[in-house]
Amino acid sequence: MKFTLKAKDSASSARTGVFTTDHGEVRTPIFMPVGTVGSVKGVYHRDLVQDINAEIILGNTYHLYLRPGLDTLNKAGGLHRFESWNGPILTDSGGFQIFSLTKIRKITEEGCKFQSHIDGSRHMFTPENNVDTQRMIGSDIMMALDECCPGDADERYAAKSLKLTQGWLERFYRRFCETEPLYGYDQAMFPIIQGCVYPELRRRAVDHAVTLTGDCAGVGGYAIGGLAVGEPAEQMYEMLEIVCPLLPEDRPRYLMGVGTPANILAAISRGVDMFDCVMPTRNGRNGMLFTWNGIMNMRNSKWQDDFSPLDPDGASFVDRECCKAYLHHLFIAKEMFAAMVASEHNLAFYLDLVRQARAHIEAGDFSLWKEETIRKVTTRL
RNA sequence: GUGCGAUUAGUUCAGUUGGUAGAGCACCAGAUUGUGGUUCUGGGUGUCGUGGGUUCGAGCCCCACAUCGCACC
Repeated sequence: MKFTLKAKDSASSARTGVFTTDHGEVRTPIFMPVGTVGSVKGVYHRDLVQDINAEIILGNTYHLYLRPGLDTLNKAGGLHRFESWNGPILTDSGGFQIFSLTKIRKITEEGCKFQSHIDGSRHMFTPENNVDTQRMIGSDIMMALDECCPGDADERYAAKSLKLTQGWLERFYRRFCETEPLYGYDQAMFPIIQGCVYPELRRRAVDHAVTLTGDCAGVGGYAIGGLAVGEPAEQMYEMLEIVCPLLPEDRPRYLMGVGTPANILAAISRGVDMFDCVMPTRNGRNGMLFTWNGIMNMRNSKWQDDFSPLDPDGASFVDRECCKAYLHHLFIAKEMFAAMVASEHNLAFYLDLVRQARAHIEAGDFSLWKEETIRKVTTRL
């Protein structure tokens, strides 16, 4: 994987670039739709490509490992062929899922034991078998196995957690270097910077990861994890201001799991290049729409008789073909089509947002545009 | 026609020895950040079928009427 820096904003740390994988190019800053179990819920690949303009999507190691399982994925020839997506795929390692949705888990230095949320069966992820698993899935970018520390953890716990993550990173990296891709195309890995909301821990985490992996061409970029997990947004921005300047300039930076449109613009201005978040799809499925004019809850009865288009300034065909009253009706009637329309719209909006951010960084007026846009998109309609 | 039962929130139903009403769902809002098609939080929206009576006080007791259901002529 190769990253080329293209333009830098003079008034902020925002930048544009492009990275290349064997499945295609990705322009940064970019938003990556989440396709946990091998599908971006409710959206055809055709629409992802032609309407939403997605350039890379996510899959999740935890979910895919449990179902359909490695055997099936391997027989299929990897996740790309299995789900018929020819663009780049990034897989999360599953560390976050073990933190967020498995209550029954035991984390040790060796790895993480957990029970399946599907059938209660017992499993263990180690850094080594996690590399093997992501090789089997065949993603273009694999994420290191980490422990996601809660946003309200005290410094002692956060330090202990970081030490564990660092040990896992060393082993993950070693295994990554020792093994080869299985399906004939290149795979990169991203270390994950943890350290909770503690500046010194964050600095230590960057130093450790960059010292360990900085010379390796296979390390495609660096991720910032453990943010947007309960701490105030301002604290998240502070951490970005500490971490980003310490990361190598010639590698993309990925802020995991973030976030709202405002979060994304704020992070871009602090030097972040990649984002993923369930918000446009999950919240979309539940009636929340992000538009250029603000945020709407389509379940609200105020839309009952509003026949104006969803988002007159929107990038998707649904923004013009579908009116607010109709989408409101679909949600109230619990039609699955409601979730599809909302997901299509929200993802198109997110991709449009980063596309416009790129254009304004390159035009040199990003900061002004960002302030104006944050004000617009955070309005409650 | 006769007998029995029912009638309380949008709906299905609770409601103690008589002290001006509650629950689920629905509805109305809010939350959701490396996805369990969710989950969580808050909100009661009522002429207790109608009209009388007893009582300090009636959703509850008495009478009449209305409507619905069941059974029997």
